[in-house]
Amino acid sequence: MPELPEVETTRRALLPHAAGQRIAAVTVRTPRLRQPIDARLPEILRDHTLRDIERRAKYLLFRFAHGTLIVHLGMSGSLRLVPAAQAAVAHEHVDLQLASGQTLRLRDPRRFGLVLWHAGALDEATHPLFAHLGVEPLTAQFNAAYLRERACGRRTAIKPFLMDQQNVVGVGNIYASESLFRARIHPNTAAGRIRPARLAALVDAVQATLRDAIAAGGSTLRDFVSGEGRPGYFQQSYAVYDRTGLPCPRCATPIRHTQHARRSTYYCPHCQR
DNA sequence: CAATTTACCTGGGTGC
DNA sequence: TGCACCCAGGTAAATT
Repeated sequence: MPELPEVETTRRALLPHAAGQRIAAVTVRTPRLRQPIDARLPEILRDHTLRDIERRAKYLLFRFAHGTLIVHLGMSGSLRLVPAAQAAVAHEHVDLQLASGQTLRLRDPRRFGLVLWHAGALDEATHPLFAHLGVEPLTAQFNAAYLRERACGRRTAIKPFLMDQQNVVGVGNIYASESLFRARIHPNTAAGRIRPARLAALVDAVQATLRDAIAAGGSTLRDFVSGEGRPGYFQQSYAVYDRTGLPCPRCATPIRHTQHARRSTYYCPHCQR
């Protein structure tokens, strides 16, 4: 599920309940995710205090004095706070039991997620997971000049280009389609052939799309700590994503579906050129 | 090199 | 009902 807005919403939802908490116990029911979870994780974390939760790209960074727990939600992962007594159900692979009596619980049916302990200081410039990542989209580093430089000479369609985490992080399959709709750019357009003014519009569109999605997630933060129901980000609606044949919200032309690198792409053939 | 495909995993939906 | 297939919001490895 999680692209940048969902990961950021998760971070903000968990932070006030989890930061400053001592880890009372760790349970790993399924160590086999994208990489095997370190069997020593319970001993590594027990009685240590979670100091902060940060985000880089789609990774959550759980900061401890003696290292960082790197968590990625993959395609189907979610993190919730549940009462410690609540029994785990299928696909709930990891628990961090907090001193408060709440448990931070990872659910991930497809198991493309990642839970990786990194002892000591985490140097993002050299760590293999982070070293090649592009800029954060909601910072000043993501601007028209940067995008122009990255796109220069590239014949890749702009849609997979936007999803390439080496260019800009956090934009996945849904928000790539949504951002291009907002910028009125056809998803097939070769990245290197888009005029500077339109790349500038794309920067604005990506930022507005992600900001709106974070705001929408923020309105349902309660769902992350209720122990019941679904995380808030399931409730969002989209302009073009998964709307094949439905009217474009701007011009009512039927939305079309295509593919890039085997991933679904949605666009308005009238608004997006 | 850049660009595209494959593999990792499970569940839900569809069509026969 | 059962089964084969396709699809799903990510990433890294393999291949062209």
